[in-house]
Amino acid sequence: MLTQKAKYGLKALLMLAQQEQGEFTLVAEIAERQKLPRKYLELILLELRKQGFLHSQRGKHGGFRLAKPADQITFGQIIRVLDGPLAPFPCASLTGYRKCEDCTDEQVCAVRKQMRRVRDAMAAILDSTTLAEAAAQGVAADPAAEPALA
Amino acid sequence: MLTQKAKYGLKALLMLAQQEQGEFTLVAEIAERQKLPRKYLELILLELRKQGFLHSQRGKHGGFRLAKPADQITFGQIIRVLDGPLAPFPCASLTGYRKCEDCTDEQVCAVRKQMRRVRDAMAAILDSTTLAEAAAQGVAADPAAEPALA
DNA sequence: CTATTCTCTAGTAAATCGCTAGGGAAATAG
DNA sequence: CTATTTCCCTAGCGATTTACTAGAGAATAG
Repeated sequence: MLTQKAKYGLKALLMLAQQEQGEFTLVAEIAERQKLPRKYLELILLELRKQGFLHSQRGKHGGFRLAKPADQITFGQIIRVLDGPLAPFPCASLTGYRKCEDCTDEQVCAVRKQMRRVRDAMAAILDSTTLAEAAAQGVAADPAAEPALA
Repeated sequence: MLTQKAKYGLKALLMLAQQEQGEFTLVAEIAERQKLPRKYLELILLELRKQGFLHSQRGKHGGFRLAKPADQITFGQIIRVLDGPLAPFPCASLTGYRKCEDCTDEQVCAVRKQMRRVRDAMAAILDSTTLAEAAAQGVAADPAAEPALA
């Protein structure tokens, strides 16, 4: 399960991906339009800026904008920055590998093997989905195409 | 990220899947062989029993065994019991759906759309992988086939 | 200089995780 | 019947993480 943090970050970036190239958007405006807690969002955007996804400017006419084209930022990158590795377990992670305390033979561990498969499937989607694509799809969606869940 | 609980549960069940049909195994033995904390494992097995995955017997010659054939128990079922829904966000879940507080239009939410794809990919793997398969693969694995991660 | 807006550090309440403790109840052995 | 084994069940608890809020500081525009 991802955290609110990652969700907020993704939502904010998607919104910025739909702005005019080079235009700055205020944190306050993002927070309001997306209904996100303003101060918390600030922290998140700061983090994304430090990781090179956002460019910011202070003072009047300041705000945030993407630091690179929306088709060069993937969901996977963002989630890893905000929530850490994608893999269900550390022992199945490429980017955040850590051995299990209790594992006697990792090469044979059936749990790890399956979790690697899951990780790979997640990564295949998340590392290939860019902000640009997602923004386009999200907006162009036909409401009737997807029935409500239960 | 899954919890230790789910990992412990999966490991224990996989071990039981490799026992003779109908034979009982002690919690203490599972804990020792898999290097898991005994008391915590008890809780987990209890939960799995209540959900119909395990059968147990008390007293001498007691212990736990699978309540159904190993090819009828999937990773997905187990993880849902121990850790809850698979989906990255509640709004993308089939089994544990909950609306996002901040979502204005769910039908258009690009984040949700992508998370549904991720959920579906995870479910496709986890709901089709049985204990029987995983146990067979885990044991038959060729150590040289999978290089160490970093 | 002043208003604006991001920047940064702290703090914090609540929830969750990953256990441990300990006694109770059922089954079996003798 | 008694003792032993083993699961059953409830409680609790320390550490960590989550999801924020507060508030002062620094840059920028006008």
